[in-house]
Amino acid sequence: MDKAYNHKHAEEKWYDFWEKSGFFKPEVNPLGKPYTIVLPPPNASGKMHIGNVLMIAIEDILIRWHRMKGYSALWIPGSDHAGAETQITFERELKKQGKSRFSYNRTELYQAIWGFVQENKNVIKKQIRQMGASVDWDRYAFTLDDKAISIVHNTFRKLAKDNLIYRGDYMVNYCTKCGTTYSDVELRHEERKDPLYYLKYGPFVLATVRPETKFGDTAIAVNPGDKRYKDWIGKEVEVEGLNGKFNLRVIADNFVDPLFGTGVVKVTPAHDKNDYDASLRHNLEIKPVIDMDGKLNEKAGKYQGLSVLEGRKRVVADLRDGNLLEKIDENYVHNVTLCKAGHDIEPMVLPNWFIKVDDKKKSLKKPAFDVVKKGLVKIYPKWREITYTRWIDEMHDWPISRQNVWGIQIPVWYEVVDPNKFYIWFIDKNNEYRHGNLGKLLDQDFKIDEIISGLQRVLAMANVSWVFADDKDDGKIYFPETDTFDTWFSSGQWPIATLGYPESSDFKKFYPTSVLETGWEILRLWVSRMVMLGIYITGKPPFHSVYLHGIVRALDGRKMSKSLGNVINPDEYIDQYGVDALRMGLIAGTANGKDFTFPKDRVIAYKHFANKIWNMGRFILVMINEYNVEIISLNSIDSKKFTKEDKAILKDVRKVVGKVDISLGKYRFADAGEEIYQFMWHTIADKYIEQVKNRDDKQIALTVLLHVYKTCLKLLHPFMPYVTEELYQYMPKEASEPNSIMIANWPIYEKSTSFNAK
RNA sequence: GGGCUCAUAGCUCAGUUGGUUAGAGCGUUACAUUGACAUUGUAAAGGUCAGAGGUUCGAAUCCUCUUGGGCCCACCA
Repeated sequence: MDKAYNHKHAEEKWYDFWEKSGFFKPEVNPLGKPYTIVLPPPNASGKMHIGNVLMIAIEDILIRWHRMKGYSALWIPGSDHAGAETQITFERELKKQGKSRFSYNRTELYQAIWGFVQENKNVIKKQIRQMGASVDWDRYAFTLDDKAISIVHNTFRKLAKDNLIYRGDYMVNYCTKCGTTYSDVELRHEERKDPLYYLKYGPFVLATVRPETKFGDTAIAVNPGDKRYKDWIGKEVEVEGLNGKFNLRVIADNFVDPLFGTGVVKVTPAHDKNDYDASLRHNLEIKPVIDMDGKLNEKAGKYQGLSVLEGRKRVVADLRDGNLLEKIDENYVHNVTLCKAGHDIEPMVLPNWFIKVDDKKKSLKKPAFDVVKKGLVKIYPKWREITYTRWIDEMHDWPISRQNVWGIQIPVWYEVVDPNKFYIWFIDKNNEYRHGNLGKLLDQDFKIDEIISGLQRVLAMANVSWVFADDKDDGKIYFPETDTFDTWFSSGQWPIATLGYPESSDFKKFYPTSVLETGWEILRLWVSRMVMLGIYITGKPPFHSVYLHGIVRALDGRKMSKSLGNVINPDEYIDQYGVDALRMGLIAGTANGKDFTFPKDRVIAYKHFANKIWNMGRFILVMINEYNVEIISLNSIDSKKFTKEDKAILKDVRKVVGKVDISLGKYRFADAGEEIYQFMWHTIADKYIEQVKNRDDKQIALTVLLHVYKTCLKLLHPFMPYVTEELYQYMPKEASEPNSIMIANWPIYEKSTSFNAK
């Protein structure tokens, strides 16, 4: 043995050994009770981050612990295509090469991203192995595998058959730069200072940040309790506009805050969420003035073709010239909504695919709420439960279509009866990128075949009829739906997809899975959807428990982000301190699922710990050698020969086993790790080993020591697999030890079995 | 505006239903040690447990308020 522990040696050696031994597969123990975890698939858009490392460490502890205890343990690895995120990352790469997605047709773009993702997937696989994760690689899955896609398609069909799918006009968060719709949870809000313009508006003055949308105004609103405007309610007023005079009705609605601005609001249902909601209440016309590409349309008259911001400038200038601008508040601070890429979100009314989540006949959200309330799905830590239940309670219909190429295409076709109900994006035969109303495009002598062969995107109005591919009639013209599913719709079926629903033996044996372990930030995005869809498809929630770990913050205590430059790269820590130390250090920070600062000191401390137990092992071997001790079975020693130190340590180690079992059963990983650490260092090494040095009965002392030491190695194995395996292999074996590999070898003591497996 | 959460040693954090002198890692100081240990061991210093009030035989722990952080949701034209 080397004088000091070399983590690099151990890390190179043991992973293959474990994998080849077959112990990563549940088949190695077919009679054991199933214990299953589906790895939350890391995004194939890039490398793993420190949060993934924590996630893998926790899940590996759970899996190794159960495997050692005799469960048929299965941990399924995978990668997520991560639709929008990956496409944005890829397009950023393209930009560096001076290209964009418009340089490709759909198929080419999909292929190009596929290649890009393939590289990332391989890197991630390597990192998962390096972490020591005892996953079953034969069951590795990707969210765009044919199998996964077909399950997602089937679910969509089932939903459609149950009338839980509809297309509808809906106010969506549209990004005119990304060319796609985002769900609420994919957005962020940012405080920003913008000018607030006070416009003269017929008999009123009103305040707005967005004067350029005034061409889409279809009403004026005041608060019903506002005495100043009481007499105007219900009346039509004439407004002098930049494109001539027009008339608007004055409505009363509670959404208007009488204290803001002048207490009068222009209502623009097509481009504002509040106004849209009000328009439904008051039956107002919805009049879009912004196009899909973020430019003002024909309703803006002479401003047509200008971008929103240019339009705003021109409109403001003209209002000023026309003496229609009362004043400007330059210091107005408000929240704006941005997409992931940082562009302004444009609220627009567009046709979308929706899942009805609270249908009267077949509610999706009710059972998802109930299973958690009734404790059929337990959430740890418990106080996170309220986040889940509140979210489910408030959940509204789920828009599931995304305008990305990278994803699972919605398997639907539209019959082209009235071309004017289609808006089309395509590349023509001269490689020119074009888009527009299909009727107009056909008038311009583009042929259907040419359009279809260069097709980029189809937007059909909400009332166009659609069919599944099998139901297409010969001789009719169809356009495919080009939208793909929201990734959370497909990953919401991940436990089912990875286990091969409905026929496979895996599904029958391992579903529902034991625990879903992930960061709390995707509790609503992902966990809630899995519960909802899992119950809908199979009748059972996909897991018994949910364990939510906290987010690892940077060394400065802030959230890690590329822009702050405080991102922690796990590679450096693995290189310097070793996988075991990094895993253990991270675990020690996770006590109750709160966010925590990256515990660098502890990583170093556990590197020292690895070295400490290494040298304890060395000491044992040196002594055995020096005193030429024959190792016998602990049971064969007459108990009268034990000293009080022997008896005490044997009693203590049992207690430690019991405590570790109990802590792990409660997902208290830090407690369990700390217990082993303290016992090994400050009881075995500091006390027991010191007295061994002076013992005359070296054989008994060393037999006891070896037994206690190896018991601790086993306890520690789920946390620090590499160093423990290496040491275990150095140690002499007792005849009673069934396996010469740590992986199936949990210490069992009668009083230590009180733990909850599921 | 609604909700969650936190404030404990110089730093990062434990402290599980309220119960003896409040703990760990790192750091600091002193001494010892180079025949297991990139050292390690022994010991020490360091906290009015954010503040105020209350419940209790007893509060870091339960309740109320105050102050100051973090986060989530909603979002104001």
